[in-house]
Amino acid sequence: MGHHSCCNQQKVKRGLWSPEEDEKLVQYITTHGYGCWSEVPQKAGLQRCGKSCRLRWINYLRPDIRRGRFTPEEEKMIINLHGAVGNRWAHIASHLPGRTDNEIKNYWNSWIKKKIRKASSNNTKTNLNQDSHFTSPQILFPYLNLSTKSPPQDTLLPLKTTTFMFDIGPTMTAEALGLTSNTRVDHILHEAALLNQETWHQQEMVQFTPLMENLENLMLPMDVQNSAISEAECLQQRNEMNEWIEAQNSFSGYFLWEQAQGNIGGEEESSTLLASFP
DNA sequence: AACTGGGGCAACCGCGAAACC
DNA sequence: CGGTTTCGCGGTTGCCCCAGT
Repeated sequence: MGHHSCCNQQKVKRGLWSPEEDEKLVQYITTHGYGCWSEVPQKAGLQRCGKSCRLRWINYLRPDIRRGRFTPEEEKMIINLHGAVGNRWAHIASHLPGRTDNEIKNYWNSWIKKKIRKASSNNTKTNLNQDSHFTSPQILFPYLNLSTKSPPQDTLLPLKTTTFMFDIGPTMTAEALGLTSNTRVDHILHEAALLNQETWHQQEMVQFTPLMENLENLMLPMDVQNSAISEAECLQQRNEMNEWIEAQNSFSGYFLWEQAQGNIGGEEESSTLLASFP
């Protein structure tokens, strides 16, 4: 049989959950927990597939879920993280306690739609700097051009931070990095993503730059060992990777900004733009 | 009152990864 | 190991509501 067959039994119910079903699931999970989702429906007395139960619990019933509109801070966090990592909803959600990937994904999709609609309805192209969500292309342009090697003047999220976030995982403590604070790295990154760009640059020198340097030093021997190359080669590769990521990030941010302004819209334009991008 | 089109959102589907045996 | 099952993610669908007609 096909191995994705959890939902093809006759009796399995689908669609929206009734309050009674919710009650059964909550009752079961709170007393027994969930070991194996595929066993949950039977044990809880539900005509659902395990996958559906899991989804319902994760996205709606679990006790630590957070409801209601996104706060401005959360919104900013989402925008910044999305600018840095793209559609990695689960990752973005992991930085927003109580929010689910689904919720963030839905929010983002309707948010984009709204932005684009709004932009195409007023084609005046005035008040370009009104929208603080996006970095202006005037600032991003020189940085878009890979021939300029100068550090970014303005970013949505410090790019090296983003890179390392995935390399080391969130559980490493700042203490392990030689910082006195006991804060976890992901908390520091959380703070970093909330800062506006001006504040970031103020903070950067005192707090984040040392952190990043420590991370680099910490990662280097591991990288060298893992890939069996020289330290110089490793540094070279790392620089290239950072450069590529910076370019990617600024491009997507720029593209989004242009799109929101209504300057570009259709698929043709985007593919043309992409093609012209090194 | 009936229709309809769009928005918001919950849920589904397929796939790749991870876990299990 | 290899085969099978389960999990988790991200794209997508489809349902419900509501405003406009």
